[in-house]
Formats: sequence, structure tokens, C-alpha cells
Amino acid sequence: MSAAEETAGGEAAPWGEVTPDAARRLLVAAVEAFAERGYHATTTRDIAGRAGMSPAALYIHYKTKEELLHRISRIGHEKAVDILRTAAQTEGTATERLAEAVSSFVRWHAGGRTTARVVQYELDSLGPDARAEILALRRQVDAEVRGIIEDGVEAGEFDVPDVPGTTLAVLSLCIDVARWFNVNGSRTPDEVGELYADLVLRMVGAG
Amino acid sequence: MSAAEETAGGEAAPWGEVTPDAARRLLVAAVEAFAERGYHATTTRDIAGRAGMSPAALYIHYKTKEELLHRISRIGHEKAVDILRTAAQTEGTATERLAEAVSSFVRWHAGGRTTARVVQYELDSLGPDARAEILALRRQVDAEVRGIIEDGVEAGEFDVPDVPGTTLAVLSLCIDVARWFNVNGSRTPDEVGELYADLVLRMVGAG
DNA sequence: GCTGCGGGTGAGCGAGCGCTTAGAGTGCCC
DNA sequence: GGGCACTCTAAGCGCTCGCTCACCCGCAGC
Repeated sequence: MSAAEETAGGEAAPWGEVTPDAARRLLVAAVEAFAERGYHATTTRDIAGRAGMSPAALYIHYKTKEELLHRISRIGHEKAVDILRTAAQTEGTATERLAEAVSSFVRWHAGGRTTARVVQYELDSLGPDARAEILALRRQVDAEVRGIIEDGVEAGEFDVPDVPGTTLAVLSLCIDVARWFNVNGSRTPDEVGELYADLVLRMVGAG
Repeated sequence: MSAAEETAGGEAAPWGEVTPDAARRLLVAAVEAFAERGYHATTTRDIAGRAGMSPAALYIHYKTKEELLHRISRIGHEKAVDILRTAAQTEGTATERLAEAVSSFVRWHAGGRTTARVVQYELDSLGPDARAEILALRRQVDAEVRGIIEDGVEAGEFDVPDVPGTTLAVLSLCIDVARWFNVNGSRTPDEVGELYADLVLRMVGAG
């Protein structure tokens, strides 16, 4: 819903909407710390230290440590929905749209692995209310991918016996990239995106 | 209770090798607690309580909380290697062996989701030495699957442009089952195993 | 120059953590 | 029956956690 401030490289700074500056620095520090050590193993002192502030400064901008995780998770999931929705709504065949959805979603998980890790693996650390809100966003993610696959089946482009199961598998494959992707490894996010788009097209039996 | 280990259902009690009885009860309690809340969010008091013992009893059988995780992780990884090695060494075409490897590996992740979660997602909570040991087992897991895929390519059964990348994707798909399974209660481990075996055969271009 | 105010700090609170210690209960060999 | 080894507990140590509080600083309005 916000104006596009997107750069070409793109995914390094999706936190532009967070103000004021100190609140953003704390949030970025929290993302790094949560991704490295996990939510429960991260201390508020560590977060504040990474942001160059005292532990008490955190509580001027956020009520609790959990609110930080909630904010990160919501912004991240909104970005994920945005990526898939954009791909789903472009012009082209279902095959082209699915390839674009998978490759851009994978690029996001690989390139922004720090953020993606927190978004995908720290859901259980949220309280019930926050978790329910995030789960609603996840259902939107699922619906976008399922929509493309259904389009492909209707158009006769895909051969998919089990649409919900295949949707689950496609998303699972993309999400797990955040777990194993290594910045120092031999593959770039672009290469993984391309490989995965090809594998997914095979999974749906696209010609 | 005696040493009657493996039941027909099989995956509920792979902890028969852990003795004495109290040590096994503590370990099973730790698996449940780690899977539910994560390693860092689990307290030694919680583990001991689930096993019906006092907090101090834990330290008679294990030196530290981390040793519990280490033991769980090693036994779980050994089981994973065992499952894949068994599938890889059966008689049959590469297609049959890959299908068997994927379906049994997925069945283990889905049915023993509690254990699999700890094994797959708490690796970073281990210290450097323990992590190094576990990573060696993971390389064996990778090698088993890659071996089957290479066999299939050589035999002309598979069409795989990128063997290491496809191996990674196949394992990633199976492992991520531990994250999402039972959130959607409508599938049995057997059904997911069958679905995934089919999807993987499509990924490798099997006939 | 004084005041009000939003963003910041140093010190520290109560709680809960991983882990230890002193000692009790139980079975076994002599 | 006495000594010993093993298992387990009640109590609690030292520490670090998330979070709070009393106070400070730079700056805009008057």
C-alpha cells in the first residue's frame, strides 16, 4: 500500500518504512541477532549493543522484546505476499508466472536470508494473538501460489494430481532455502532461483 | 520393563539403546520439550518435570543440558543415515531406490516429527565440536541421495542438469516436512511420503 | 535565559536460569 | 549387620535475564 521506493538490487533495506531512525537501527540489529542465534538466545543487551545504544533505549521504541519480533515478522510476511502477488498478477502463461513467482521468492529467501530466517523460523516464539495475525498472512501466501497452479491446470499447461499438496511442496521448497543458503557458498541467489524455478516446473509437469 | 525394543509402528521408540531407564526417560522428555519450545526456551526444570524427576536428577545422567541435545542429535542423524543407506542399497532401478529413499525419509520426518524437528532445527544450538561431528553425518546423508541420483543419470533413467543442486533440493524438500507437518492434519505420513516420492521423480525427469 | 519535552543513559530490581552440594533411601556383597 | 555404590532429592549458589526508574542532554518557543 506504500509508495514504491524499491531499488534495483532491492532487498537490502526493506526497513525504510520504520521510523524514527533509532527505532530502525534497533530493528535491523534485532533481525541480525535473531537470525544468528535465535529469538530466545538473543538478549536485549545484545540488540541494543549492535545498534550502538544502551539496553534501556530499546524500551523507548518498543514495549517488549516480543514486539520487535512481531514487527519484523509482519513486515517480512507482507513483503513475501507482495512478491508472490506481483508475480501472480503479471501478464503471461501460468508457466511463466509460476517460474517468476518461484525464482523471485527464492531470491528473496536466499539474498535476504537473515530476514527470511527470522520470518520463517521464529513464528512459534510469538504470543497467540501475534501468531494468529501472521498465520493469516501465510494463508495469503499459500493462496497466491495455489492460484497460479490452478490456472495452469485449467489451461492444460500443468499436470498436477494433488493441487493442495503440490502447493505445499512448492512453498516448502522455497522457504527451506532460508535454512541452508550460505552467503559464502558457491551459488548466488539468482542461480538458486533459476534452478528452483526449473525444478518446480518439472514438479507440475509443465511442458 | 524389559529390553523389547522395536515395535511394528517402529518410529515411536528409537531410544531403546539409551540406558538406564531414567536416562532414557529424561532424553525422551527433552526431545518433546525441545520440539515444542526450542532448545533455548526449554529449562532443565521442565525436562526433569516431564520425566517425573527433580531438576538435580538430570545431572546424574548428563553433564549439561547441551549434552542432551548432542545425544539426541547424534542418534537422530544416525537414524537418518540408516534410513537412506538402506533405501540406497536395496535391489532395483535408481528410480525405485530414489522413490523408496524419499518416501521412507519423509515418513520419518512426518511420523517422528517431534524428533526430526530437534534434529534438523537445533543444530546451531550445539557447540563447535558437537556441531562438527553432526555435520559429518549430514554429509553422509547428502552422499547417499546424490549417489542414487548419479546412478540414475548414468543409467539414463534421469535427466538432471545440476546433480548437486537437485540433491540439495530433494533433501531440503524432505527435511522441511518436519516444519509444517501436522499443522494441516489431513494427511498421514504415508500419504505425504507417496506424494513427495512422485514429486521428486518428476524433478529428476524419471520416466 | 528559562522551560518543556522527546530521546537517551547508568544503575539496578525481581525472577528464573543452569548447575552444585550435602545427604537420604535402597539393594548387594562380604 | 556393616560398608559401599548407585540413584535421587531439597535447598540454594552465582549469574544473567527482561525490564524499570531517576536523571541528563540538546533544542524550540517565548
